[in-house]
Amino acid sequence: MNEFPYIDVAFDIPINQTFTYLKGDFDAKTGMRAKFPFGKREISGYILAEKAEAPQNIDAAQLKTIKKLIDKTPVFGQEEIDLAYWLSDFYLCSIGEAISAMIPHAQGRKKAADEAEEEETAIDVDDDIATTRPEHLSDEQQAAIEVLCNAGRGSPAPTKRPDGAFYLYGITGSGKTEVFLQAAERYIAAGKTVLYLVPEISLTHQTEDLLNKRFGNLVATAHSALTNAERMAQWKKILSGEAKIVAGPRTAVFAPLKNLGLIIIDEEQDGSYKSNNTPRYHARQVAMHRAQKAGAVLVMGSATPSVESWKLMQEGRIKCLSLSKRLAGGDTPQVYIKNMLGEGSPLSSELKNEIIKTVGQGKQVILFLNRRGFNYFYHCPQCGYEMLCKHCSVPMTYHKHNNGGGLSLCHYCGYTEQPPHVCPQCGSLEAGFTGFGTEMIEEEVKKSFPQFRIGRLDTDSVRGNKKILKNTLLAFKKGEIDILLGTQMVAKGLNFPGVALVGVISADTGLHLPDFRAAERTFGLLVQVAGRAGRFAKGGKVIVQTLRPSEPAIAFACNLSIAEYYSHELKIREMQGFPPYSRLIRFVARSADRERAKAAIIRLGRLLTAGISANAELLGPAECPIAKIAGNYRMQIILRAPSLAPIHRLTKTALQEFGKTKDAQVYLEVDIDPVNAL
DNA sequence: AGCACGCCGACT
DNA sequence: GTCGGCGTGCTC
Repeated sequence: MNEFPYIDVAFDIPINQTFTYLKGDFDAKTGMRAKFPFGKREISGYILAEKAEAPQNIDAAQLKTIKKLIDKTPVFGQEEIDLAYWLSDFYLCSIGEAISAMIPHAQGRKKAADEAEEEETAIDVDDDIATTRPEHLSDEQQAAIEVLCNAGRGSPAPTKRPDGAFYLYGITGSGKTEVFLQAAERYIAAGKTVLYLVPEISLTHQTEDLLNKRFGNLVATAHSALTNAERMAQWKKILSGEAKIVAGPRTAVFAPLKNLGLIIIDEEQDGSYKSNNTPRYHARQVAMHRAQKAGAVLVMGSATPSVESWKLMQEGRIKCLSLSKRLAGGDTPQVYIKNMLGEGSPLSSELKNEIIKTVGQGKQVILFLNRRGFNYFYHCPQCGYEMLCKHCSVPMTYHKHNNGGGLSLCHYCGYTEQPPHVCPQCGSLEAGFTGFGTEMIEEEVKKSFPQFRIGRLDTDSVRGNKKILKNTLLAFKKGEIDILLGTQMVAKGLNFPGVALVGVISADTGLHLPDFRAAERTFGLLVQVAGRAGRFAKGGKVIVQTLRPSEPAIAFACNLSIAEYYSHELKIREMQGFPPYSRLIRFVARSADRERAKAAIIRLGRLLTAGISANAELLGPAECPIAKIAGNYRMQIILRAPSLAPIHRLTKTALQEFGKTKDAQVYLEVDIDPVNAL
């Protein structure tokens, strides 16, 4: 007879509880997945525990038995289960949703044929990474490696280790990757394992190839092009201890590595580390938790850290390791700011002249639009005035009103007002709601330069056919395109040697988003553009067009005044009470029925208000900046407090109460530490 | 999340 | 008279 005939099972459903089943004749173990009869259906579940006795509160006769085992051996252990419970508690999802997000899914959808082809033909544009181990390291690199490799030594297995977190801060080309790789090598040599997190798009084959070359069969990778079966194969390789280093995007943070010694987070500020569906975890947060549990060293790296991390560095809570030298040489490009006030065309004559000159010399041009301006904002083309909410200091956006007229709306607090007909600052009649996109710019460029060959790359032009991306970049590399126009994704092309001019069409478009992180993102992007542009031939130029040349995010980025920008931005955040000076929890009620969404968010708002503590506050309810997505109307509330604990507790109790009478046609999203509020 | 049960409107 | 809407409740 089995000593433990009962098992606790979690399902990927939004109910935060486990269910007890009987093993029956199956050799079921904790950590296996299996099929179970559940109500009138049959679903797969995760075995989280084996029990000697049935729970008291349920009639033993009602217990059902496993239908069929999925795994022959366990695919997760107690460490993964503990992490799932932590994830469930912190991000307020069910235990089943948590464990399900961590472990590769059982049934794999087949890999599409065209997808496979894309994979083969990944574009080799990133020469950032040396594939061979360099002979010499700079003193700074060497010092950084020493610090990283000695941080863990000699300290007893601790629960909290303030000396365990580091930031490798250095410009592009300063050799961060090499520091990561050599530190990883030494951890592995010492019998430890390494987790190497990279942003979603950057895990190209180059990164993978590089790691394979350096670490051979010790490496397991997990990028989005893998099928579930392939993913599970990698997972098992990690579980067995065969893989000593795991590289991958945010999901890789759950890799079941034992003996974790080092966690690397490359491009720490990247938004893809935050999940956009339940559980809405941040890989950086999970990594910190894992590092602390395992007594591992955590090192993040970037040329443009997140504002949060910068503050932690200043406070000494993360130790900064700085790489200040550009190894391969190369010039810092000349960056010119072009004030666009009063300019009729989106292309200034300065930029046009420079384009003609550059192409005339047989060189190439990249025109960069930092974001699709899908939001209409109130703005004055004469003086540059922009209307901000008097309560939140975020841009007011256009909002169509029922009776035909338009209103200015703040998406943080819901404040509305009648938009002025003339500019409140200079009295110009030109003021109003405007916004513009890539298509319009393309028209303009084509009209201005009919004699040049023009390529365009953005999410719209590439959607559904990634071959276009590859072909366009390849054509550009071969010199078959003179001017490449695009959004973020052309940033990669900045390394092409033929490029001698980069034009940023409108540096301030991203700033108009009703999001307190808008400036930070714009800054990071511009620094990246200016920084990378410096790698092309001598005499490279960058022209940054803007309506707000004195906007700190733009001015500081163009001067590469990094520290100055962060101290400025931190002051603003402190004044406005936004992170890192506060923590946020965001709630979104979405429904096909607008009134239902509204009713739900109002009811939730009342529950939250009822239990709110003195230093916490509730922003909203208000319509989300993107008021309707895929037919669902969206209403939001943001909870804000100096620290997370009180609002986290409040959220838990309010959600419990909220769940008692739930409208099934409204879905409630809960987002701890949201990174965007759209 | 599914899925069934159950109670009110407009239809062959 | 039935078919089918969706509000409510449960799933070991």
